[in-house]
Amino acid sequence: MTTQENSQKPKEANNSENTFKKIISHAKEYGFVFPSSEIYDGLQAVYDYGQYGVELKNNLKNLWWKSMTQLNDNVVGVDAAIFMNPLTWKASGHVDGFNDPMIDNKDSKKRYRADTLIEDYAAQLAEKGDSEKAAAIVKKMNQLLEANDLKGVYNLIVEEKIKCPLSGTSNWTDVRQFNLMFSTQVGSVAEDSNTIYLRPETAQGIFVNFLNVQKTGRMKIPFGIAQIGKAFRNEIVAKQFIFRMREFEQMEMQFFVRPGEEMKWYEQWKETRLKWHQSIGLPAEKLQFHKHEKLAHYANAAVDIEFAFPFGFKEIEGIHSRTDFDLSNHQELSKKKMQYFDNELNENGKPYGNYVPYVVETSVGADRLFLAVLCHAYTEETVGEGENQKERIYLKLHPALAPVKAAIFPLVRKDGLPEKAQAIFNSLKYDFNIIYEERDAIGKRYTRQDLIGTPFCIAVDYESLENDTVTIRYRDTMTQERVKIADLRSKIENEVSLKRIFEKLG
RNA sequence: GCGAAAGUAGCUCAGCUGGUAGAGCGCGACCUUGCCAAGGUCGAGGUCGCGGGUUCGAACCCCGUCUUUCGCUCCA
Repeated sequence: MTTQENSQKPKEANNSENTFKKIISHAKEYGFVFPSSEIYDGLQAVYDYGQYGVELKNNLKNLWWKSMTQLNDNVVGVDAAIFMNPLTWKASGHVDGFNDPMIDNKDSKKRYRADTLIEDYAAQLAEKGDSEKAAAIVKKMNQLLEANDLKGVYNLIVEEKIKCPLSGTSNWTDVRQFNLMFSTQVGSVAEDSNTIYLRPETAQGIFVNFLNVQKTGRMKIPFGIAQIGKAFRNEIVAKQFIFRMREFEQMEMQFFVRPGEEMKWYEQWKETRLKWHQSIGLPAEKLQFHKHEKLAHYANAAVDIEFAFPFGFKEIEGIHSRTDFDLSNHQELSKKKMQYFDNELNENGKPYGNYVPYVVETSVGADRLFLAVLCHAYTEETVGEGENQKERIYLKLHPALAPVKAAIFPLVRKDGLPEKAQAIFNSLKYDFNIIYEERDAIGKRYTRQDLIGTPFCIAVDYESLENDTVTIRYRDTMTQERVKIADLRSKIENEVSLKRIFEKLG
């Protein structure tokens, strides 16, 4: 019956889509990711991490944090607040540039930014020689936008009979503002409240602390500031599970360099970061660079590291050369000097002196990285032959990332085996996140651990009572090895330590 | 926001032309067993996404709504 169903589907096209669906179900069924507030039907594009998901995510964050701050003696961390003085977002360009008036054409179902629609129209007029009128239109539009008069913008479009380039009609919806920043109020009384924003990126928390960190840490350029934290964007469409969420977590590092040397560091961080993703087990063929042709307002070079998700190659990390855009703007608006005095001598034997540093940013989406790791770890394979053949599903996670490092099972629930197993559990639980389980057949217990990616299962059998040995069963190969109980700790430690990963970065 | 599809037990799904809910797996307890989702007994769990309408009667028909997935649009 199932084969019939399968053969009816155009399987090539649906294959990866089905895989993705299976991964999403798996994530929910085994305690990795749940829809937020699910008992109330959830909330669009908001998700919670469950008991195993939070362990995996914490392991990823911890690994990233240590890779940045511990392996680089010139990178330190901060943890800035989500709320920031609203002027921050003025300086960063988010208040103006993150705030788009949109309009839809009802016939073509196409959505446009109202301002670009008008500007394009004006450009056409100018081409036809009516540059005077074109300038007037643009001027009027800017006045209306300045006054936040959306109705006026709509009227302008209607008066000028601007048509949709696709459908050729003027059947427009109202002009609506899509503010991509979430706002809220500070102050308990509405009248004296001030609008503040949930940060749309964590980077600004680093920039505003540039001087604090540089001075108190006596940091010398080049140096970096790392941060892990939540950011919020009111995306028009959020989708693809935890890939694009309105609330998400970033792992960012801003690296401050001497102006003119930014491309050197940009290239270096590109390579370092690609290597990092490979070191945690993402294969080279599933990773690629994607260079931005259209650059953001702050950048002079930008590249994404993309991962081959079931729904295609998509960004998991961005590396941007942000120039001195942010620091200079903060300097201008705050009237505080965002400068660094560089004592090192240049080729003329003179100190480089005062300057606003340039910035190279590496910014990982923690949730996207989590999803990439989960997608890659999800493994379906057929084991056994003939009648014993069956499908097996497990998460092939790097042991250092696995939520649970080991599970301890007594082979049977009698004859003193549980007591022996519990003693082992108690001796290891301070060092590793481990599980003890005695219920159900041992095969079922192995399978349950496979499903959450536990790399090692330790079985206590009758031989254990005689000679203090146990078997370790390896998740990926399902093979077993007999080891001394006394050697367990060092054996597990050796496999699950972050060191295994750091060595690859060496 | 637009278009398409879907929503029945924890999961996967069945449920005829409307007659008021089922299976498998899973879950819990106990017995038997003991190395890869074992067997037995008992048990918990669903106002069929939600709200209206049609009808003597709605999981099923109609309308609305919410959520999810896919495709557009958007992603500084």
